[in-house]
Amino acid sequence: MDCSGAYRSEFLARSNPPFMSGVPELLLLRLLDQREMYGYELVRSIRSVTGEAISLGEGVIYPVLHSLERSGALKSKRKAVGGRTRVYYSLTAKGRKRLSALSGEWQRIQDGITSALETPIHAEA
Amino acid sequence: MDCSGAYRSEFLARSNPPFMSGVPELLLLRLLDQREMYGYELVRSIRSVTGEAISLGEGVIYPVLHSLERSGALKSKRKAVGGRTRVYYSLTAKGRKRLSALSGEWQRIQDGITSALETPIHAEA
DNA sequence: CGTGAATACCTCGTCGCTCAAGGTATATTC
DNA sequence: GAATATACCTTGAGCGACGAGGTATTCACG
Repeated sequence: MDCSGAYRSEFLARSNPPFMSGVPELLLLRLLDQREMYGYELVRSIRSVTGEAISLGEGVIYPVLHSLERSGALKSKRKAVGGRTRVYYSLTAKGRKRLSALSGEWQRIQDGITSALETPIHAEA
Repeated sequence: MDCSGAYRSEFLARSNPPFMSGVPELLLLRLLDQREMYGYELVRSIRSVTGEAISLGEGVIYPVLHSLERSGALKSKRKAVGGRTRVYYSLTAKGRKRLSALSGEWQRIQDGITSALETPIHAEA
């Protein structure tokens, strides 16, 4: 493997942008809670359900999918569709529990930040 | 350094919890945009302004403070208060710019997630 | 007076996780 | 037959949040 890019990002590879940790897992679980989907489909779906705000590459999606399956949150099923093979994922009970825990966590953080950001300017408590 | 704990966290040290990336930096900048504060004060302040939702240890705060100062977003000033020394931090112009960029970024992500989480159950587009 | 808690600063090492870059293979379109 | 889209995959780098631990001073309490 080469990865000798360096022409693209001006200085650093910026491998962990702010506010992204946990997000791929949450979105994947959320989408798969609605219906079963395959990896490539999820990549495009995430862009659209977030109103183009969040875009996750295949290099993020596939590893997370695999780790989620290993942990028992997801189960997969191979389907041949017109000569191509798709791997469809769906939630298990464990996955639904994980989704509920994660979205609670998200809500908590989100409320906390919102509250902090809303503090009246120059509140000299 | 020892760090031989292991009795505390059941299995793993859980060193990067979900949804936390970028959060310390954002909160620090936001608080210091209101008034100058010192590290120890910021630790407690974060707990209170987030309604106890977010709690950041000194092991998080101090390194971020230092890196923010190194990058020119913060400037510091030592003050002796009753025999103890406090290091007060305040925002620079660069820091205000960084805060504005970061909170825009937060808004974007937040809107994206909210939109994804709100998608009607079983929306068979 | 001594002991513990609170105040106030700090550093180090671990570890998970996101990301870009690259890779393979088939189907479709022109 | 060449390019594009579909569909899967892995690797390596790098960032940064975290807990544990460390130092020193002041204050409350008995």
